[in-house]
Amino acid sequence: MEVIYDDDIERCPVAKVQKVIRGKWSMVIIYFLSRETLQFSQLKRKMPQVTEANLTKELRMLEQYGLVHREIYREVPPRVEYSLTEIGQKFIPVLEALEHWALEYEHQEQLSQ
Amino acid sequence: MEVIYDDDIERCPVAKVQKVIRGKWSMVIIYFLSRETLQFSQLKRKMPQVTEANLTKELRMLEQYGLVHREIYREVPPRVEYSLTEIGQKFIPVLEALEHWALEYEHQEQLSQ
DNA sequence: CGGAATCCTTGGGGATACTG
DNA sequence: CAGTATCCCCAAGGATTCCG
Repeated sequence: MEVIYDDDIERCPVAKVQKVIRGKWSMVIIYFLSRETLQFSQLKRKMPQVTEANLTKELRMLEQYGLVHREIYREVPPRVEYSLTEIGQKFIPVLEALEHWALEYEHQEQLSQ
Repeated sequence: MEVIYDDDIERCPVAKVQKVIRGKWSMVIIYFLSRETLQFSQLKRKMPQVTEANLTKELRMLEQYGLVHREIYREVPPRVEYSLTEIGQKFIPVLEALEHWALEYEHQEQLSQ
């Protein structure tokens, strides 16, 4: 099922990691987890427009891709904390660059309206 | 049709610009255009797995969002060149950060296999 | 060359209800 | 609290054909 890239696009690193961050809420989740470790319900509260089912899915994907760590505390009531892995933390500069660009983009959009 | 974000996610700039770069090939297109102005057919050749119809769609979206400039030369045969706008060029640091991360990510994946 | 128009498929993501 | 389990839908994206 893997696409066979030709020489040109194969040299594009962006193409390779795209699937990792293309989930609708992936980057937002990483953004929030970059600031603090969060429990499921805390994360959910920050993203009310995401259903629990989908939030779970996205977290599982990010976990599979190795960006997010899931720590289970077997207490009563049970507690699960999500945090960034090492490679997940290394993604923060990307988010910062994106944030910076977002501000410039927003500013320009306001000018053109 | 616009989602009403609550206070938390509203402060997340990532969420705001996500739609701009979520096209499957958006970032790859920006990547290639960051290196050189390209004609439609040149871009197509670099991305053989994208159909012409979809490449057109993505380019139109990026044009709408203001990242890509489309210059038409009325010659025979007609020629159309795609390049990055100013705000499009300002996106390059994001790509560079992503590239850098992609290399670290790739390296880690190799270790874990 | 650089598309437009059409049709079709898929899976990402939404809504709802239930559970250890 | 932290999820599962379903069901469902639509729009993103692919394939194909035609055009100035």
